[in-house]
Amino acid sequence: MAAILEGAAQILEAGGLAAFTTNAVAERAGVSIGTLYQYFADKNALIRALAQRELQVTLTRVRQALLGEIDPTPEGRVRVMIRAMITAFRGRQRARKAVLQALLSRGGGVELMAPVAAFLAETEARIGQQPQRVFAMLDRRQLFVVSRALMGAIRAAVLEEQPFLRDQAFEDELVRLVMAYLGVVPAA
Amino acid sequence: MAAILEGAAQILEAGGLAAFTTNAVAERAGVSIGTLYQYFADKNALIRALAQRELQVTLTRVRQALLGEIDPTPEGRVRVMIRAMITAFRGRQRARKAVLQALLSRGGGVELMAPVAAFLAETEARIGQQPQRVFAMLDRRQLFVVSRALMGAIRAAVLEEQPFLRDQAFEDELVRLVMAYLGVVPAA
Amino acid sequence: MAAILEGAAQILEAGGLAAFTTNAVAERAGVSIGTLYQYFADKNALIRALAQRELQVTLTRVRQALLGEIDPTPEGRVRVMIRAMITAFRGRQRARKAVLQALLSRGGGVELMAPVAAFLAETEARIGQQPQRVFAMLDRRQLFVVSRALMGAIRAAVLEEQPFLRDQAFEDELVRLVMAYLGVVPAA
Amino acid sequence: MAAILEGAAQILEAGGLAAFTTNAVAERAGVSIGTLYQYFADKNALIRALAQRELQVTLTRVRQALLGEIDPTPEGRVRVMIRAMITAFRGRQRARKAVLQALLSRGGGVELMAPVAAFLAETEARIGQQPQRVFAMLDRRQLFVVSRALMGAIRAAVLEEQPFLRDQAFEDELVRLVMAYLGVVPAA
DNA sequence: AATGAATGAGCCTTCATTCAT
DNA sequence: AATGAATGAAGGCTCATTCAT
Repeated sequence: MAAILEGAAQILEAGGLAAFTTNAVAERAGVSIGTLYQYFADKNALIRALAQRELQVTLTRVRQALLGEIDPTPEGRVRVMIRAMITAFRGRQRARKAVLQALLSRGGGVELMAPVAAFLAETEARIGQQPQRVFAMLDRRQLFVVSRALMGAIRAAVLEEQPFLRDQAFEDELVRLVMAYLGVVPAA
Repeated sequence: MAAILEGAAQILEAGGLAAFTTNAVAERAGVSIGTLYQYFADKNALIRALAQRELQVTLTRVRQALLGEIDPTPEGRVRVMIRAMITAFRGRQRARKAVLQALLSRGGGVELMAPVAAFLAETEARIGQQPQRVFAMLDRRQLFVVSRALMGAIRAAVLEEQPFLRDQAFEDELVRLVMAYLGVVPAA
Repeated sequence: MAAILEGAAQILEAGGLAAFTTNAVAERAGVSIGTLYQYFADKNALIRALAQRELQVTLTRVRQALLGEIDPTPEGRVRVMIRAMITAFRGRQRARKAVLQALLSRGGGVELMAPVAAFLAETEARIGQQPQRVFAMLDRRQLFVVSRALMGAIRAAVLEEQPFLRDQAFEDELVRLVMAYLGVVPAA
Repeated sequence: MAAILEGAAQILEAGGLAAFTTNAVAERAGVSIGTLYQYFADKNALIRALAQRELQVTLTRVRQALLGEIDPTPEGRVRVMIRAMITAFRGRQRARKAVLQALLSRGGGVELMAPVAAFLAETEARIGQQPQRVFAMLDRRQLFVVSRALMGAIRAAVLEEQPFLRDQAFEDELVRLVMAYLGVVPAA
């Protein structure tokens, strides 16, 4: 099962959504197509599992990025979070993009956003363990705006394959954006 | 031709990308498959034309939203732009989403963003006719960050079908986000 | 009508059998597809007419080649005939080849051979006007063998696009072949 | 795979090139269209395989015809070769003709001739094992002329469905043609 | 559990032909 | 006579899925 998912990710990374056929995945994974169907009810199940696995990887990476964080200032904590998000999107960008596309083209918009929301919540919670919860004063709508704005900028950079995705300056601007917003939000 | 595009939009609206086959479009449009191919070289050409048409509609709507605008303050102008963007995304959300998905699933990420950029440029230009150009002091990267952040938040609201997409408060937050960012950006 | 046939020949010459569609022919001829069907019942009729026209051209050319012939020896007359055949196949080889293929792929083998036979008969007759009829002593089967052998060699040179189709030496060998055969045939 | 090829040959035999569709072949072969494509990359691959198979049959038949040959005279050897060629063309003429047509209508003229050339080469080699190589003194052009002339005559007899294809006298004339030519060719 | 040959619905596309104007 | 937009049967091909071994 792990081999199949790995094969799926590789196919996606190498050839994009167009090359992502069940037969191709099975072959790459080194199993027969029959075996693939023993573990996944259909192609959709495979995609869902893949998305979940990618998310797992992402979260793990983010958690590690957050680990050992000590900068006590709000800006320091925001920066760590943003860096974690950017980092999470690096590597296997094509596979990640493809999973995203696959999910989208199947109308999985909502399902897609649920894990993202979970990720944001978890990040929030983790940060909240610190004395001052950076986003604590935001209401639902405001949290939605910052998080999606942030994700939107990173997502666009990934999708448009912008070279500055790796630049420090890009991270700086995102931090600036969030901090500025936090600075002007009235107490809820 | 208009009938075919309309049929295509309806199919997309009703069944998403999965239902979007050339045969289905032709049937919905009330023409034969042969006729469809007399006007569009292939399926991709149809999708591109559709995307362009949707964009035309969007731009027209935005232009109208901007028309008659007189609030001279920077915030006033930013608000008008944001309202135009939100307005542009209302109505036929599924078709719009589907076109977006179609383009995405074909790797048309860049092409997709080109019109968006054009839209932003046009908006910019229009606003720029005023004495003070609101975004004039931003460099490329910063412009990317604001515009994509904004689009990301709106896009997410559309895709997640958030009910507050129509609320004044949502618009307020977006305005606040942009204004806050503009307030802290150092002169380039 | 002449324009249509000319267009057809040009299409064939330029793009081979694959490009030979009624629409393409009509466009190249500068008439509408409807007009084409006013003159030709269907695509087959067009091909047949084309084959006939090509044959006409060929025969005309052969006739001109034979005109003014004075070499009285049998070999001289054989050479003239062979030269005429080779000449007939030169120029617009692709169109000629394509007509041939089209006819073949429609099972027009027999019809194809009828004009060829007519051509041979006519050549024979023309040569026969001279005092000594070169092929007079051959029976049906023998005439078949020489003529088809000759045609076969030339045809293969055309189809295989052999460069020596234009060489004098190639003509020499064909003459030699025929003369040798004539030399050993027993009186019928 | 054998069933598919057999089905293809039957379709060709029964309906010619026009009836030769992948769906028809699959149905005749008693397999699904999917299975056909599991064994042949596309329609062309099927045709090529068919041509090869037919050639195999032909060569086998020729080999058997040549087996046990002992006549040591040049004429005896030439006769054996010619008999083999004629024999090879008998049986399933329509299928053979259709494969030929199929190859031709795809512009496979050259490829078609390659196997024929191979056949001639093999025949040559086999005959060459005898003390005197009959065609050894011919140059490339001359070899081309004899072989294509011979093939041309036989081919025409097949295509025109001449009744004397089976006659001894026909064979005699071909032998006479070749021997006469060999008799007058100057030493290279 | 694993295999993989077989399946077949259905997709995209072409092109000969028609017919109202 | 000429036009050319419209037609739609039919073709090549893909790929998710099944099932006997």
